[in-house]
Amino acid sequence: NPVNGKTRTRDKYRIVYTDRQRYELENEFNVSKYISIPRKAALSSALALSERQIKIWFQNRRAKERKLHKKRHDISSRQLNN
Amino acid sequence: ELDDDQNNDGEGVWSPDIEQSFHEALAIYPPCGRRKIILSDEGKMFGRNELISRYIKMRTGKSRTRKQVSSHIQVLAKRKSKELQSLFKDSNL
DNA sequence: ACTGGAATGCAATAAAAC
DNA sequence: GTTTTATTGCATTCCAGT
Repeated sequence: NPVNGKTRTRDKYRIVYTDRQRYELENEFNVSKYISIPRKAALSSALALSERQIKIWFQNRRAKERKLHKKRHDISSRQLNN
Repeated sequence: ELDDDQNNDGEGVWSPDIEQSFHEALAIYPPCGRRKIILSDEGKMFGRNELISRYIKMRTGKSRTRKQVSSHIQVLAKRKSKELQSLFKDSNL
């Protein structure tokens, strides 16, 4: 759906990705935290997701990584304090 | 780091007074985008966003960089585009 | 060498799904 | 209550035009 560039619709707030889509995306994330333009295009057609969705997935995945990192840091500093 | 920014008055980045000056500048320089990028002015170069930035500084005394202006224009264009598409919504569903 | 503008990044946030 | 898609307002980086 290249005309729009929008993903959310009034009846579908968000979709749930398939296990295969999640697996391949996670796999690519382990190669590189930032998706290159050619790899994004390849994943887009391979997984039947828009390039926008690929881009957003990587942003959310990086945010998750930062959140986990922060959590680990908080735990270790609490242990030192105790 | 201390948040000692003379350019920011505690309001948002695009507080009403700045927004007002911004729109005045939009109307002044090219009434609507369409104009040859007449930049050179005897040595110095001025793009439209820099002219807007200077105008905001003149009218409000607050500094908004040409990149902030650029970003703001992009956001406004995105909003406009979305409004137009929302008006064209499901005519036939 | 200058620029404006598109693409992209990130924090904050919403809400469905779990 | 947490996790997973998706948007928004800003900034920052990437791409050409002159």
